[in-house]
Amino acid sequence: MLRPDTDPAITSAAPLFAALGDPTRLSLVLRLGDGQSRSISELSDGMELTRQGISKHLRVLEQAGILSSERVGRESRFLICPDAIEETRNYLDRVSGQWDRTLSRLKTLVEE
Amino acid sequence: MLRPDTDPAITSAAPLFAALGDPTRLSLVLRLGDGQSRSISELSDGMELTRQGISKHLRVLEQAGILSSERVGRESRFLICPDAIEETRNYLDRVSGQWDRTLSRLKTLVEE
DNA sequence: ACTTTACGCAACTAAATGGTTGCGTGATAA
DNA sequence: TTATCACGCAACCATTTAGTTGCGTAAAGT
Repeated sequence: MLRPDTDPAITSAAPLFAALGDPTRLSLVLRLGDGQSRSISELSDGMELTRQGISKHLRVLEQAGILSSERVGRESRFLICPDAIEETRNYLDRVSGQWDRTLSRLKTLVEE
Repeated sequence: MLRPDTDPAITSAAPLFAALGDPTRLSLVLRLGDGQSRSISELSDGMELTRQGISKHLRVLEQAGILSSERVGRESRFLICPDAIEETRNYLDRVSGQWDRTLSRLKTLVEE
């Protein structure tokens, strides 16, 4: 039996997906996808939410292991963690099963 | 500017991630990962939740496009949609940026 | 020294979510 | 035909979540 609260693949993958499952957070991750670090006010600039709202979302992403933060001077700068994304991809591989893994591998090669 | 509510990549990907971001739902998807169809009571058998609880989660997954359902006789049978998983993987590729895409492609080839 | 900037903390509100129970109904089995 | 099985619908409750505002503080600029 495949229990949700015992299987390690589930308990570690679900928080990752949940963190990415919000439009604002996904947008933040997309913006940090270039690998450069940005401050909170820099990230909340142009957004419709408050700085505090953005800050909350950033902390959620940090706790999920998707971002890391560092306090430099008077500002907190955030940076993407590549490993988390790779990890999520691996879970997707397991979710989709064997057939899909090989299928996508073929697709990737063909598209070259 | 990268707005959460306008960018199509965000508005279509976030619901997918959100649907996968629950342990129970992720467990259900994992169980249906073999491509076979199962009824609701079959899927709720052995789980700790009520049949109604499981049913709700299944509808969430269906609305996200991850599962499809069909009424046969007195039971509703659910089946995984391969395209949704593939789509999610593509979003992950965009999230992680160019560098990661090439990196994972290399890894895949090396692991053969 | 004073002002501004960038932030964290805490309290609060509104809405979404996860879960339950009870009941009604159509399909299958006896 | 009568019982049972699988399900959908609706109401309901508790918890979490998304978001705000107000305030205090340390760092940077003037």
